[in-house]
Amino acid sequence: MHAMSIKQVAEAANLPAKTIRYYEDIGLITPARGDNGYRSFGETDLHKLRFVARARSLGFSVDECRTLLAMYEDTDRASADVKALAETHLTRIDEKIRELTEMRQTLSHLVHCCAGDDRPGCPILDDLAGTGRAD
Amino acid sequence: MHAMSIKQVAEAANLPAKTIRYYEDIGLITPARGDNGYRSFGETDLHKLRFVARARSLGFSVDECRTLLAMYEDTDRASADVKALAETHLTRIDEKIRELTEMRQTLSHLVHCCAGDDRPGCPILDDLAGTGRAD
DNA sequence: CCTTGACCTTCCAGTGACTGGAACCCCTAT
DNA sequence: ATAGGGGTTCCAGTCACTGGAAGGTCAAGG
Repeated sequence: MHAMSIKQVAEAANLPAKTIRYYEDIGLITPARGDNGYRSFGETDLHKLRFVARARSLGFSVDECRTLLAMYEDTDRASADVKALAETHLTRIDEKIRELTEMRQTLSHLVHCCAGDDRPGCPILDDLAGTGRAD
Repeated sequence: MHAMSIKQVAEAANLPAKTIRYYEDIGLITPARGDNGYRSFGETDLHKLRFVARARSLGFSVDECRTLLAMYEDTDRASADVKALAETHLTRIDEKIRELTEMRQTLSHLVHCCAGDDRPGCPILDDLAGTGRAD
């Protein structure tokens, strides 16, 4: 009941099989092998994969996932360490949002200024070329 | 006055020299060469590089920059084409912002819930492990 | 028994947009 | 002659996969 093929665990963890093989390659998980050389995943493997999938979906890098997994396994570590990692990541996210919002601002202004008809004059290109008026 | 070395044009366009060589590699620009084999950049090259740098800073892919440059060069194209490209990109940016904001939301909630002291219990890890309460 | 098809395996190459480094050439000034 | 500060090429690495080729394994059907 708890020995899964890669396809089964992929479905259960909602990750592509390719990605799971990759995670083994880089040492995130170490599934057992059957007599035929096939990978055989247990509950612990599935648990880890789900953990990583969730952390990845929150934007943590694979390396940070490794650290988070290690922290999860080490029941003695201080919650402050986890919090610090998460806060660093939060700062990074904020920075990205800031950058994107700035891009969005500029670009949406330009799009607004562009007639979008069949004539050639285009304030978007003018801005990129540095010949645009601030308007 | 208008034949620049790679270092000079790099400074003028505010791009690393390495990046400029890369842009030549992929055919974005084709600077002339001097007798010694050194690249020799003219005003047009500088102009293009600045154009690309600006477009990149707005988040367009290098391939889109290629298209934008071609559109800029083609004085007959309709501004609607440019606008369409920009609008597609704008949608992409919005989508990214949405994703990041969602991550931010979840993560900041978790960080808030975490004591961040020297004790081991940590709602962040609990959430990743799927054992966390919704709280 | 043989084949078909769905699985599984490994390994290699490519993605995007650079970035770092090695090994080597060129030119000027001391 | 040598030191330095340019320049050149090419190769490898980043990140997190993803696609594909070549081939092994297994259960079911004819």
